[in-house]
Amino acid sequence: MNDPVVTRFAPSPTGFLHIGGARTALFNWLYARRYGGRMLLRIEDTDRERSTAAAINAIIDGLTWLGLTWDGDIVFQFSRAARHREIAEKLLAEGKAYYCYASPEELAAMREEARRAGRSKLYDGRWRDRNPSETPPGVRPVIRLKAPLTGETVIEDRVQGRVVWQNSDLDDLVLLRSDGTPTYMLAVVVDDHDMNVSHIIRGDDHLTNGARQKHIYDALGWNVPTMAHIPLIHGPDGSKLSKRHGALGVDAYRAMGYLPVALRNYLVRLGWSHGDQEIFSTEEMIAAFDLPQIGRSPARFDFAKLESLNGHYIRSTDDADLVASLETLLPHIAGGDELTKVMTPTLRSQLIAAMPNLKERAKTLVELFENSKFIWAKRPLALDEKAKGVLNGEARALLRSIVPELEAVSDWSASAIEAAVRAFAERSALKLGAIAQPMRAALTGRTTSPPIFDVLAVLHRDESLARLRDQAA
RNA sequence: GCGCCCUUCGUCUAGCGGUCCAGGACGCCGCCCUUUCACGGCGGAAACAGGGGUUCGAUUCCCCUAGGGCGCGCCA
Repeated sequence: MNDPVVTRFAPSPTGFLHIGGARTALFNWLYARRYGGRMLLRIEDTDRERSTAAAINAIIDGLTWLGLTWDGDIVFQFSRAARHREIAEKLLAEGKAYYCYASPEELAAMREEARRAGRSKLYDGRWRDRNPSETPPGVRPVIRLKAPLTGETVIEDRVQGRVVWQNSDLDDLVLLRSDGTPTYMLAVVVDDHDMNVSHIIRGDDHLTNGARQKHIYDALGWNVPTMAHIPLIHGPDGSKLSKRHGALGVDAYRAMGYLPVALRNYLVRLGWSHGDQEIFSTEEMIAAFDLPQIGRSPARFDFAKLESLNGHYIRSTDDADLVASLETLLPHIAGGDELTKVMTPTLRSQLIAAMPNLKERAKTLVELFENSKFIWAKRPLALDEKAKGVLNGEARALLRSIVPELEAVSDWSASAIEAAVRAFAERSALKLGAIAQPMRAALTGRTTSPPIFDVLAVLHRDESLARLRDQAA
């Protein structure tokens, strides 16, 4: 009675695993786990021009990092081309599909004409019932489905509700290209059927495709899987998610220092909710996840909230585990290898000992890494090029506007700066840290406030660093 | 252009006809804690797109308008 739940994640390997794809995978994964089913992974690589091995690796790597494991072997769609072709020919033999000899120019003209006439049906079905004797010589035809001409096509979508199309608005889609390879439309239907997929959970950019795919299911006499078209993720301004916004590969999120658990938590709350709950352990997520609670409106991507969640998980992660995560991340972040090079068991335990203090002020692992430098950085610290650079020109003026005593400083040596700052602190009865903070902010433009020893590092005060290091260790 | 979908605080959302002068979270502002930053605690500003219906009663149901998104390939 209850068929086993089988979901699938079916990305095309033409780029990295972006954030929207990651969420689709997460929903499929959660749904399968929730109902004791399986999530399959199918790589839709029928576009030979654009599919790359690098993209396949990025997808696998991304899913693995996020902890979204799939069941069974990966299915490569291209390898099933013979089966797809077989189905197309079966449809042809049954009179449910036909050869179409229309040329690209003809098709373009047809589209233009349809648009002008305000019709949404772009292909007019001109070869649908033509006599085979009329076939032009030397033209390799495509195979098109004979879609229903009248009536309506209905999809009972688990997220979108009942969606209805007039068949007069839908045209005869291509099943098999003139070179004999299957189109996406044919391939998905055949594969989902053959893989016993019970629930198709995908982005709602596929909603219209769903209607046309239903035509194929119907022609074949196959049951249509349950569909759930989830809204897309938009950029902060409501437009399509662009690279600038966060449409990055999940590897970029890893490099920015986000924890998989935080990204999962952030993603699951984008479009889905469970009352007022914000924080979900993986187990809670699985137990609570279901389709009816998915909203229908698109969500905007918000880095601030992701960061907040990430900070939460960093704080609640065990110290040793946190250091382990940091070490794993090292190869992926700029300058990470410096720490890798000097890592020893002693340093590792020093880092672990410092975590209770450090993790409270880091939103990302990268910040954690930066803020841990005082423990392991080579001494005496040299002002690096970047620090030297920011201390020039404008920055000096800025700093002088904060600390008037700096007016008297001409050589900008660390000791001179320190003396000036101390004098200012004394005169104004301000705490040293209260001064150092805005100074540092002025120097780096960073909005998040680093601890005082970070400022001191910039100012090259080696002995304080050593003391702080000892305190931490 | 045609088709389909969407519209609650800045953002993610709760709300499934009366419990809502609308709740939570992030962000923002203020206070407390604190020899810095952060964490934590307390408090605050902040939304039902507009217009018609239906109903005793609409944030919740229907229609229209406006705005946004997606689709319309021998791409997936």
